[in-house]
Amino acid sequence: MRDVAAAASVSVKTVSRVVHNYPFIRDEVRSRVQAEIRRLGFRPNGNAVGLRQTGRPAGSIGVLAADLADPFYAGMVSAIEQVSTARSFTTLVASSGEDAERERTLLATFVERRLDGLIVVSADRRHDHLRPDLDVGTHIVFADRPPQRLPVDCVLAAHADGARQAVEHLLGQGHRAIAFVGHSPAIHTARQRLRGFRAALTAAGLAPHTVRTDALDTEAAHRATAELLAAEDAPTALFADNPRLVGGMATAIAESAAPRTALVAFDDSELAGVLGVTVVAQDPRALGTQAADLLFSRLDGDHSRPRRIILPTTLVPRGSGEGRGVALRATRS
Amino acid sequence: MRDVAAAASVSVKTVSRVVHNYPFIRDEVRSRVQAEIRRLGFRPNGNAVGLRQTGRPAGSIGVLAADLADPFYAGMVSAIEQVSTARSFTTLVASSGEDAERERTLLATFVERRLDGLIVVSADRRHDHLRPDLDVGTHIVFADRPPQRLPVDCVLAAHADGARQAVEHLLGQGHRAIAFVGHSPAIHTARQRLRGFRAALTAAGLAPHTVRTDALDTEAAHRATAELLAAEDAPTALFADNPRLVGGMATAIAESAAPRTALVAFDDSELAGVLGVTVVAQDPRALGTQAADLLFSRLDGDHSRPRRIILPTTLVPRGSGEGRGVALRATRS
DNA sequence: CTGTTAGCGCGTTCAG
DNA sequence: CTGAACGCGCTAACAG
Repeated sequence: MRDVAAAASVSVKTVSRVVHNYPFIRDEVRSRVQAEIRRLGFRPNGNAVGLRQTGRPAGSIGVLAADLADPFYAGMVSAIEQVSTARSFTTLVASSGEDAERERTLLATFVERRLDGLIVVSADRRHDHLRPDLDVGTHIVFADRPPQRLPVDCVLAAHADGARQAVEHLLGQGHRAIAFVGHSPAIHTARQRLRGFRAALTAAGLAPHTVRTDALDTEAAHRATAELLAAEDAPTALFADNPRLVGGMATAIAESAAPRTALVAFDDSELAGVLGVTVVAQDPRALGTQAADLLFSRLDGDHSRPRRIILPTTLVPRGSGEGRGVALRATRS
Repeated sequence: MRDVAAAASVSVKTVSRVVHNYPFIRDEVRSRVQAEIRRLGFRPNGNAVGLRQTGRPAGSIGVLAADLADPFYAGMVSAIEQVSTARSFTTLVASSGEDAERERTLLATFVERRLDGLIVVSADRRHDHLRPDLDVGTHIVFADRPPQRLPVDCVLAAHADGARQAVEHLLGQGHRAIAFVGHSPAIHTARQRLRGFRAALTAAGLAPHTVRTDALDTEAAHRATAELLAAEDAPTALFADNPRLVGGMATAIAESAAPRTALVAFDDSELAGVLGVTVVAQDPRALGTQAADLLFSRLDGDHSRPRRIILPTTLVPRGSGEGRGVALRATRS
């Protein structure tokens, strides 16, 4: 900026005024400065601006996702970006890869860079360390997974309720031998789904046929499903804990001796649509939109008590949960 | 920091030293300062640090993706993050949503925040405006799409060559009536694929059966495919320009009177794997890794001429391109 | 081992 | 309409 000022024979302050479109500047001076700005390739230093302007928002929010490669979070982030862009805010995204330590590092970076607000999908089990940051004025909203002992807003889907919905749908079709295929419930949301699954069966006076929590990926799910269906006393219906298991489970069902075994999965996906797999869908974009709206209402000065928003899930029947088996289906209209 | 210094009765510089683990400090003083840091919830102000330490890297790179919701870019970003994390760098991601203006805004934000380097999947047709930023010392690597008139590194997949590979595979199976289904080639990579498609047919003394560039999404592709296959003179093989069309096209083929019509798609996807669709695969993670390696070599002081790395594509036969049609297949081992 | 001085690049305040 | 001086929070260089 000094250089530009010198080159245009004005003071730094005048350059600053030109950059900020301050109106009362002679056109001749303005254009001379602008020319030098272009010629020298000057860019205002965001660090210096952020340092000088304490209090005023910097115009950027941060999103910490657990896993960017997961289409669910990708959709959520995309919705957040949309809200944020509409407000002329920049959205910076980082992902922890489900690693709590990396999450803490990244959150620290966000806070240190003094972003105006954060939306967090946390892979951590504790959040006390964020308490000081709240006081510094960083607004935080938790999405998809609740905060532990931290008074902040959060937006969640009704996981337990969604699993219950799936089981009740299968019960309504007459199924009594219903198995759960998923992974070890270390993560809060997975725990909720398993809880809802069990609760719905208990309420009907039944017990789970099987609960398999060793299906970490689609191939493990394929094996688990094949084993279940090959057994003497095979289940007549399967509940897939998450959308990453659908491919393996659907294929295993199609290859088995019981290709009409019912399948309902938690969370929608392109694959489920094409294969005609019935799902209990959350709306990732709604999750993101709500979280962003909540964050911006805080940035706008809403100081009310932390809110917790629970979004309902929707059962989408496509055939696999209604006795028509798994197969290639026409695209949804 | 002033507050911490006052509370611990030391100078600010001593606090700074404690924060940075400067070794020569009395343990008693160190722990006293640390206690006050915790008590007051102090966080170093990254803006101030970045402002003072010019020259030294700030430890963060930026990634501008065209569309975060696209699994291809999600995988690429994930690979970049992995390289970056291994170097103890923070990765900040933003996405332009294929909007050139938003891309420019976001890049400006990155540059202003003085990130150490950028990896860009550009939706813009011009990049001259970045030239000044290069001089400021921001290192830029283009990924997936080449820069226009900007002397920077870039990593690309062999799009034209990949399309050629697909066509030759189909020619090898005896197909002569091969149709292209895709979208309008506004984007560089799509243009390259169409070019490779035409070139391969021309080289064999053939012309495309049809070139449809109106398939913007999976449903449009479903319609286009259905129309093609219902015609008197239907093609015997289809080339899908991108992985988002696979669901619609596979379903249309399965529903048609010619369910064994061959299908080869550009880019791999989970869906293609499960449906047994033959693809010409690029490796998004390799793209990210190479781009990140290139960027970090620049940060390490490599001043050689800009490089252009072209990554080869791989033909993955799964049945749909080899006369076995489209159907549910076992998961890949 | 610790404190003092100066200044990173910019915006704010107050004078011209 | 424009400029000079000051300070944001922190660290490099130099003293003690």
